[in-house]
Amino acid sequence: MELTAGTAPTRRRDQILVEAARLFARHGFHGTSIDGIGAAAGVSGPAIYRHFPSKEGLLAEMLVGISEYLLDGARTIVAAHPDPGGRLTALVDFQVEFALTRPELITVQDRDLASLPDDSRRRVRALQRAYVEIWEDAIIRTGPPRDADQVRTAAHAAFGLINSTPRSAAHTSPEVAGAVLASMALAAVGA
Amino acid sequence: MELTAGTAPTRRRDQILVEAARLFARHGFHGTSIDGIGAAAGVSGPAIYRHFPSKEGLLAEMLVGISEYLLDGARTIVAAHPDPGGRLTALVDFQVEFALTRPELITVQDRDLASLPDDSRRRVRALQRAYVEIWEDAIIRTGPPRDADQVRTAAHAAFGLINSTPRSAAHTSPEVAGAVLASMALAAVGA
DNA sequence: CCGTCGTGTGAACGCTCGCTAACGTCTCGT
DNA sequence: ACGAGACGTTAGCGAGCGTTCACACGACGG
Repeated sequence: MELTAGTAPTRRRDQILVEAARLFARHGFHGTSIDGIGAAAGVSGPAIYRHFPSKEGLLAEMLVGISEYLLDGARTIVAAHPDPGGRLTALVDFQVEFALTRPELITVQDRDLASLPDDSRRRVRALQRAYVEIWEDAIIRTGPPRDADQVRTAAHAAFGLINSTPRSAAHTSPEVAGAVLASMALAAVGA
Repeated sequence: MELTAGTAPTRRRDQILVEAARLFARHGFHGTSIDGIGAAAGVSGPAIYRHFPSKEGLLAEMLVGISEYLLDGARTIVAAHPDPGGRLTALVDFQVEFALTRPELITVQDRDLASLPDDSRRRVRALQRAYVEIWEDAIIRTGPPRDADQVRTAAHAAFGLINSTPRSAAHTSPEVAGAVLASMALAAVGA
């Protein structure tokens, strides 16, 4: 699962995806125009339709790609870390790394999900649910016993904490921010 | 600072604000039409312009109102709690209460800030900055010494954690969610 | 009783947007 | 050498949007 793939013939395509993510994060899906995306990617307007079937299709590919990347990463971590403590730490580090590296994708994912067509939205939700379940399982195996609602709330709270990056890390070094977020997240889910 | 005021002559106005918040939270500012807001509020389309100067003006009043409400609440807490521990706990409880009570406002505030006209956006940002500074000050006075960047990141992370409510608390009782979020937030900022 | 004001209406204007159409050009495999 | 296909362009369409306009109607102070 390569999120930044780039063999020669797909360079323009990837560029469009990157610029679209930046613009969606800044202005929202409905606040971004096809012409704007094209201009940012160095082509003009309708050239986008040579690479994507529609504006919604572009968003769909972006969000499905993110969800698959995250779920894949989480599954790899589960396989590599049988011990609960190490697994949870690795999950936290993985999410922190992603949030610090691609903050625009974090923003778009939880802001413009509702703009997806029904089938893509269901697909993304299913992937997200699987991802959350891995977290919930890791949280249950660590720390004090809690009921399902508490664990669910804790998992989402941890995501919210880590994903606060786009609002705060603009002027902070990634190393400092990453260390702070990781230790805060672990302290929070251990409470 | 009354967020849900409602003397007789302003009832329609408040209803419009409430419905607009719901729709903005669901579809985003640019994804919501004036006609849609009117329909949700029981009037049709252009009647909105009897109460607000423009769609942007409506959003501005909403976001400025939220920021003022929060800052006012935080200042009251500061005055009432000179001791660092009690103050931080009260700030956390206040934010948790707000996030659980009005999740749509949380969503709109950090999603559609960029859609504000320049002057309102500056005003909201100034109010938010003052609010964050109160949190930073309370965090500094509690727990281990940290530098400015760490405290800034910690404050935003705490907001992200608490404000995760709109994504998780839909099917959980407010009491359970509130308790979990408050204890997680305190554990996180103490890390 | 009446003029004014607050609040509503439907019609229309002007603009922007997503998308399609028609056409040009460069790259290649045969 | 040349036809095909990938990729780009500009022009234009139809729809939806925010906003304004002209008008209607009930409440109410003089």
